Amino acid sequence: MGQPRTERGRRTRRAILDAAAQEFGARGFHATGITDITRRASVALGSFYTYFAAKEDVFRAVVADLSAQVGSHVAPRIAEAADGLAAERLALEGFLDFVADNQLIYRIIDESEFVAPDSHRSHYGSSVQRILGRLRAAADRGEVRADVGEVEAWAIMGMNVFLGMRFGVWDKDRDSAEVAAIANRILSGGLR
Amino acid sequence: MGQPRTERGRRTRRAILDAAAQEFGARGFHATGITDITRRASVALGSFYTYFAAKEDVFRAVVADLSAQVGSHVAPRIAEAADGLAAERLALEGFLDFVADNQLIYRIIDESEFVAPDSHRSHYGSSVQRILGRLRAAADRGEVRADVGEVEAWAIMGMNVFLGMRFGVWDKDRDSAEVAAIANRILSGGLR
Amino acid sequence: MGQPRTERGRRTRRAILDAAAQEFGARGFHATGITDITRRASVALGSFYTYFAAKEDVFRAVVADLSAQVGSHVAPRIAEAADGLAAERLALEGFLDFVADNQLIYRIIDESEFVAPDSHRSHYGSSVQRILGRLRAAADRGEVRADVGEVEAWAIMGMNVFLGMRFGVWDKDRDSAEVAAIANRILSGGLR
Amino acid sequence: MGQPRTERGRRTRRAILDAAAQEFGARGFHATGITDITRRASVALGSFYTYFAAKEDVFRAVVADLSAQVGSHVAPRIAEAADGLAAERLALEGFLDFVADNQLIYRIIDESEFVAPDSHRSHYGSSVQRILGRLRAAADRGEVRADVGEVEAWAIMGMNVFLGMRFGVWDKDRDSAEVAAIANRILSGGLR
DNA sequence: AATGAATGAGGGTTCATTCAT
DNA sequence: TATGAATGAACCCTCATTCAT
Repeated sequence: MGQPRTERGRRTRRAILDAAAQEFGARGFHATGITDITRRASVALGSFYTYFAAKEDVFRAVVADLSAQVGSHVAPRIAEAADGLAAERLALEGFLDFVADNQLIYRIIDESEFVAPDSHRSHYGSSVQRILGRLRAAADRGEVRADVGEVEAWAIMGMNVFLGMRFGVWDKDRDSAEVAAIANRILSGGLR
Repeated sequence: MGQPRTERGRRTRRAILDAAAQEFGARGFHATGITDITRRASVALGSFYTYFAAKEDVFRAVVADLSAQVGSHVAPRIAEAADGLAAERLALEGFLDFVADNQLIYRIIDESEFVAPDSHRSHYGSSVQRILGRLRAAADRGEVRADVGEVEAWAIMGMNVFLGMRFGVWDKDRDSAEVAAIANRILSGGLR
Repeated sequence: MGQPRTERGRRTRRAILDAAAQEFGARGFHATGITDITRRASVALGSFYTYFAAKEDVFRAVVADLSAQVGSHVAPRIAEAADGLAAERLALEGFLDFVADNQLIYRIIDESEFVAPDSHRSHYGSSVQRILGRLRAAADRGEVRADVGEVEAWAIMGMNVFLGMRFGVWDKDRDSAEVAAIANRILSGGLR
Repeated sequence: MGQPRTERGRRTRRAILDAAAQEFGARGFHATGITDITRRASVALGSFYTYFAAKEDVFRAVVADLSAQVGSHVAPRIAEAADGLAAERLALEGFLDFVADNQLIYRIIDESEFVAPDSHRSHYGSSVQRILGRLRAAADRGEVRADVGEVEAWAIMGMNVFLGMRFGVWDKDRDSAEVAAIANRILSGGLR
């Protein structure tokens, strides 16, 4: 089920996926009906089930899609960082920008906690792994304390997510670079 | 509407509210039916609507209740703190304990983002205000940087919430005091 | 059940009956709840059942009340009539005035066809009997054809009711005396 | 919304509409459940909402249907009339026959006053227009008084409807031609 | 006689999913 | 592959009526 064999099928599946992301972002999972999705995608209701076995399935696919997008939006910025702390600052800045540009859509990841907990864990789990990897590399280079671990990684992630919610979604009354700089001051002093 | 005029009414309302908290915590808002609530509360279906105008209404009432409970669980602990940083450590520790003891129930506050956004904002908004108040008092006493502000408060809140999710709900593989101590190390260095 | 023994009870019953008439007239039978009635009557919900066994019961009582009111509104006017045809003119005129003054309330009698068909039949049945009685008396006096009968009586009643609906309820764009005069012209020529 | 795109859909919609007319006629609007309608139509409950947005919607559609049926039942009879007065006689006779053959169903139009007042007005409004048109044509031909107008048209309509109720629905104890003839005598004398 | 809490059958509507074409 | 009609379990909420005080 699902992987299209023809080019036409590929396009249809993509249209449904994109439409689903828009609708879930705008109304949330429960308020979105399959017909909302197919209408926006300009396909017939029945076509939905050619590509997805259930409503939760598209949701999961959308979450995976988004999760990857966040990652690939942030990754190149980190690459330019001078050191580990700068990397965290740029990561947060990139994240704030992404969230601000995808406000509605970003809610999807949060909602997944209640719709598809496995997707939610997997998204945040792998995010934390990336942060942890960076922290340990920085520790190896002597830029931060040697004993940084999972707790620090989760703390950073929580900071980032809530700053994204407050300054990216609720009210964009502060510049993302400024917010990231302030948050980074905490880490500079706190992780060394 | 709904304020009981007799003692009996007061008891019934309370029974419904408690049952609702249990059910929402266990199944989530959407999967919980009014009948699940009234069955657990041992009252007739119709009695629900004597006290609440709609399913969303109990949900809001439950969130407000919980929000107050978290606050009053944490407050006395903070009172014993030697200084501002210790206060944050004890706050986090208290929060982690509360979350661990009310695992299922705590999800309700997060779900409110999608069910009753106003409740969600009001809960986190007032939490942040409390943190900010403590930080400023600490700044006045010279315990932390003079320019601490909203960004720091949101960062702390995010840390706490995610640490609560990870170490209070997902897996209680670490002692709350230990987690709180590690997190506090970040603030000790980071806020001074 | 129902007949109050005390003066206080008599007043309560009356308050409920009047409130019911208002509410049924404004919202119709089905859209009116017992609580709407008791609220308007300023009595407790339970008191309703002290005086009426069921919702349909008050409805019937209200219809009977109204039916009597229409009759006693029209009767004195007829008494002044010079002859049988003038009597019908005055009856229609009085009816149009009554309907115009009690627009909403009058609908109740029509709705009774679907709520309490027996009340409906009894109301229109007795109206027709009165008309028929007048016609026969007029026939005896040689004012109208000798063979007037039930068909004529029903025809007159239908005229009256529809003229009341159109010129009393829908739109009061014509004077009741004028409408009655025009209608009476039909009878003058038609019944002789 | 609801217009079927296939032949099968057209048949289903029709089946629901017919079943609704039967049920509404037999039990009235409020006592009829959607399931009564779909059961009689032999379709699934959900199919109802494929074609009608709400219970009131079918009701309106049924009224419109019936309104048209009455008209097309009466129209051909009128065509054969020798003059204006004969036309009214034949119209009434045709109407009485239709009502007698569709007793239960005809109540639907009356009930519409309380369920869908707009449908009610539109039905009786257009009936009156037809009567008025005929009267004026007759006046032009010198068959009736030159100044016949709306009041006369409403009076005729009221006569017809109540005679239909009494001699078509309540009790068919008189021949429709006979009743129509008696009523027509009133008009013959009354309108000239 | 009056009060208001308690009851639960019933009703309209939604919507994910299936199926025939 | 695509289409859209068909299905029916599920759910929220209303409200007439009963009952304990």
